[in-house]
Amino acid sequence: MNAADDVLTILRTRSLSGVLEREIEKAILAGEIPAGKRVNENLLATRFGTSRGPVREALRALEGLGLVELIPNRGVFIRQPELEEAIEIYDVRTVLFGHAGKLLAERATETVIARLRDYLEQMEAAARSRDFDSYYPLNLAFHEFIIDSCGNATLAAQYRGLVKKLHLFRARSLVQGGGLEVSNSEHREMVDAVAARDPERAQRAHAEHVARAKARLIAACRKAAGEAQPQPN
Amino acid sequence: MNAADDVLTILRTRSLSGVLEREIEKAILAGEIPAGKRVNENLLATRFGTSRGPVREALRALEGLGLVELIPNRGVFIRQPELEEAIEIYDVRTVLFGHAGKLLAERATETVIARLRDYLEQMEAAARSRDFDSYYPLNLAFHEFIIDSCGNATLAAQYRGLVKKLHLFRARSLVQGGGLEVSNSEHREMVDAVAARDPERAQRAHAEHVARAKARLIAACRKAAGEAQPQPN
DNA sequence: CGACGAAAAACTGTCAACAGTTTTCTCTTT
DNA sequence: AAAGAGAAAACTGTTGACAGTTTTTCGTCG
Repeated sequence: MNAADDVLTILRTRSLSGVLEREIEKAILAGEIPAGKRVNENLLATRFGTSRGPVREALRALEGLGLVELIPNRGVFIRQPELEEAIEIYDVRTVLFGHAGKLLAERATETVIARLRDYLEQMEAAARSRDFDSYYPLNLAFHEFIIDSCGNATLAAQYRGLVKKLHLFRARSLVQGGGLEVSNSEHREMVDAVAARDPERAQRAHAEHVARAKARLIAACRKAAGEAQPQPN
Repeated sequence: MNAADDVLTILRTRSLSGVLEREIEKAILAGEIPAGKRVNENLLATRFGTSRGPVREALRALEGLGLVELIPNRGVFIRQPELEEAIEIYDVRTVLFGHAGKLLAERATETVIARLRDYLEQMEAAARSRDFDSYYPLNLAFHEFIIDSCGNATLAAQYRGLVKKLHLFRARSLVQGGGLEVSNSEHREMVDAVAARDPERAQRAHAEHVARAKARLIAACRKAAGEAQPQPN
């Protein structure tokens, strides 16, 4: 991410359908449009004060990103992953995040490591005072920072796409609060491994952090389903 | 990939812009449209006998897939990765393919392993007789089969997307012929590791197979550039 | 002969309208 | 009262046209 990319981003956002793409994506991820339901083009067009053309274009872009699904003559539907797909996504995320950790341990500058430690301290402070409202965004920013600092923009883009898709999983809320202290001890191990310049250890720490989130999700789903349907993996 | 997915694919292809998306993607990957150049909407529309609307929608879908780039008021440009990005893509591919190998070793049925061995034999036969024309598609099918058989459709989709992007790299041709026997000995190790049900070994074998392709690409680029610009990694 | 600038052509962005399909509603029949 | 057929409404798919921007062309000046 350099200055040229920023300019490009601004320019892309200038075009009407570009703005629509972002706005509709935001609306979808915020859950404004009922998941799994059809997206009404006319409604969106009138809502944003445009014609249906740009709306359709934005929706096709979102289709390419994998957030919606197109069924001919029926319309655009918001994708809603089943548990099986959520597990798949978590598995890929695990691998990518693990690799990000490895890269970080190999390449991170001292400045980056200092910022990681800074995030860690803030999160620990928030966890101690049970301040979930400030912990959550911190946690998010921490993970974003790791992905952005690993030095592989392609990996970062792929990872972000996966996280977005995971937002569409119906039972996502089940895994939201996954224990502040538990999560933070994992964070500490991640940062320590990076600071120790140990790629293997960093990879393991980062991967296991996501893998445990996956495990929590599966456990929560099983519990919610009343142990009705045993899940593999 | 099951029957339901096939039906969906057929349905998607039925819509005009869906067909256009595939056709335009094919044209781009085949290099019909000069890489890096602007894509002319009118030209494509007349070529396919439609209006510009569906063409624009198809292009926006391809934008979401990361094959083209949209610059407002200037048009759609075919993305052309620099060496740096190609390396990034190879790195992610390495990780994903490695994981596919690991999954395969854990889950592959005997039928799958038998087919892997079958591919291997055919490729070895083609390599012995220096029959490159039949080796290349076999090699492609072999990799596709691995990705499809690992049991993670999300991983498969991501991997395929990366391969497509790599097709846009200008110097891709440099790495095309990477030594038939070398490549095949790597293939043998991959299959053996899977057949031995050794996930760690399979992961290593699969990852290294892609990593070596990356190394060949970098070496070829350096050579082509006359050792002018030393590349990291 | 090259560079600059204005006019013209080409192209993209957006819209409104029409055709065809799907969905909903209503009325009839059992 | 429930089920089914037919009509009406709603919605998607596609088109052609117009407005605004960019690119090219062409003529002029240094």
